[in-house]
Amino acid sequence: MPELPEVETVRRGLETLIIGRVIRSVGVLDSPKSFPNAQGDVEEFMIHAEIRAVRRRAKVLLIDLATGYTLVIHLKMTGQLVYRGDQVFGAGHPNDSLIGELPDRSTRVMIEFTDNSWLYFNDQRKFGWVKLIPTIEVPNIDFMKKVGPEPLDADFTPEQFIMRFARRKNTNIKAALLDQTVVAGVGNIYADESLWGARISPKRKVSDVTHGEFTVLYHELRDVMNLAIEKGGSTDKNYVNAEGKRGSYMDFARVFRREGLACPRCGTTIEKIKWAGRGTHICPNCQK
DNA sequence: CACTTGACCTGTCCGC
DNA sequence: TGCGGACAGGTCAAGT
Repeated sequence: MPELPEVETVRRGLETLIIGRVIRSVGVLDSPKSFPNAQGDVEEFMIHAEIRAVRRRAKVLLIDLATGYTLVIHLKMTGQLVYRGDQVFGAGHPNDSLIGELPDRSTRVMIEFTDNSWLYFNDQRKFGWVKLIPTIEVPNIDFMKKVGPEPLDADFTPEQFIMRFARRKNTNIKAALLDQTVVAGVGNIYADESLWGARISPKRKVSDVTHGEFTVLYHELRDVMNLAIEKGGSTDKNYVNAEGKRGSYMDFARVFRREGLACPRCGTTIEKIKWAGRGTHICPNCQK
């Protein structure tokens, strides 16, 4: 579910909501699946710890504690991190909020702060996880060592982008885009959206994609991810931000989940196929 | 090593 | 309304 723009939206929300708060208690409702190393270290390194920073790398959230430990969190498909305090959030539209009373039946971990506010980790499908790791060890975990560069970094160039695909010459462009060791943070939504933007068929072999096409794809990927962050991410079913509210990128999607509708560029009916093991949305006319 | 497929879970939707 | 099957935004571990 959450890709780079969704995780970044959660990160920004949490940054304003939990930094400086101090943990009073931790409730683990689904160990060891959702919080594999919850035993032992939690008491010593989480209780009474102050939240110092909320970072993101690829689709992983990193919540740094004053004890020198970091909560490493992956939301996978259906994970949510929702903060609930005393204050009433926004007099927004009722539909803004996708979830009700917390905890609910998908709640796996609950963190209580000393000011009586709470942070809930919910995950319907239990693919996501929370791990408590020494902050200095975070760069050494397997995922961090393998994951590719951040596509939105200011110093990430089109040339670097193209070079990252050198290892995946014999697969198709969509599978390569989804490979987190090539570039970090791309998932099914923004893979389909950026390929449409660059007019490239997801079936194209990497070695057949030209330098010029890669350059366009680089810009389309960055543009679509930046737009998605601006819109607070994409809410299809489960995704919500740190306040439990939906994102609105889906209102701006060009192909994703738009099968049967007209391509906004040429009017051809958008198709949904199974490709690279995933639901894949294409305009059969303008993506070559 | 590169590549593909299935497994991990729960919930929902679609067709019969 | 009930039931089986397919499918869902992500990664791994296996297999070739």
